[in-house]
Amino acid sequence: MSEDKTAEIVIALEVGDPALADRLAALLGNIPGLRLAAPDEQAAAAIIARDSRIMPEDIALTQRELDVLALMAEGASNKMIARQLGISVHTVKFHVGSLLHKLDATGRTDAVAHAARRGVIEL
Amino acid sequence: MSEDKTAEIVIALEVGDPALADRLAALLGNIPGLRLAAPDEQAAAAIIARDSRIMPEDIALTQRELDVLALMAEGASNKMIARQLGISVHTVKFHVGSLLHKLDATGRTDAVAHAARRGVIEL
DNA sequence: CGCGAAACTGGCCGGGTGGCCAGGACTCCT
DNA sequence: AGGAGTCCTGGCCACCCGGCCAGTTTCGCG
Repeated sequence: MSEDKTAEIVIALEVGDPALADRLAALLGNIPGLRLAAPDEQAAAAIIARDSRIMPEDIALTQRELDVLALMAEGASNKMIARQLGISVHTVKFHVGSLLHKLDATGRTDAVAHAARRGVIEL
Repeated sequence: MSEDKTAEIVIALEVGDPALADRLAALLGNIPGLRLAAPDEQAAAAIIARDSRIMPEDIALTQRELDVLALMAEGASNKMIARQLGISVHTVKFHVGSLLHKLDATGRTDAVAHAARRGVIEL
């Protein structure tokens, strides 16, 4: 991957709203060092509209649940999570239970998948 | 939500690569009519990196393993996977075992997380 | 035609998981 | 003071999971 420092940064414009797209195109169209991508061109980055994003509010998870969730995503067992967090396995299972309910998941794997899909955690 | 046509367009910068983020920030930092969003500010659009990297070659997974992996990512149990695929639970466990080994995972949750990270599956 | 890879199946078993019950401690808000 | 919410802990138990052993068939390749 050769990174030519002098090359233009190519940016794709993926905005559905024509008005916003036009304004952005006008603003970004003549900036030295930056170029808008051609229809099929591979871009270094893309501009996407934000308003189309769905994510009402991060599901109400407590801090402790987030801690447990993060470790679950690492594939840690309840025992490992307990050790890591300095709490008992029972407490971990309690939090996992809460997580399963709040994320509407059937198991820890499903919980991690749901959380990742909703952007609650980053894989 | 009043749409003031004369207002600045607020853009969030969500680029992992620090070098690219810096260059973009420098380029976009002083353009009239455009402003980069503050950390918690709601933006009209976002710039995201178009990761062309990563994904050397999909780890050699057989078709059946991919089938099992996909269902695992849905949170399905071995029993459910077996029913879905019309095979025995033992066979599912056999494939899961292969998956764990190939993905270097310690459990099914870890396997799904690894697979998602490597782009083998889409969450 | 052998030979390996892939797919499939079975039994067995230790340990992990999730659901249920119960309790106590703390902080914040009405 | 009385909740409500969060966090923590214990026991019990059915079930699931993953690893071990073993076997079968089918397929393509040399």
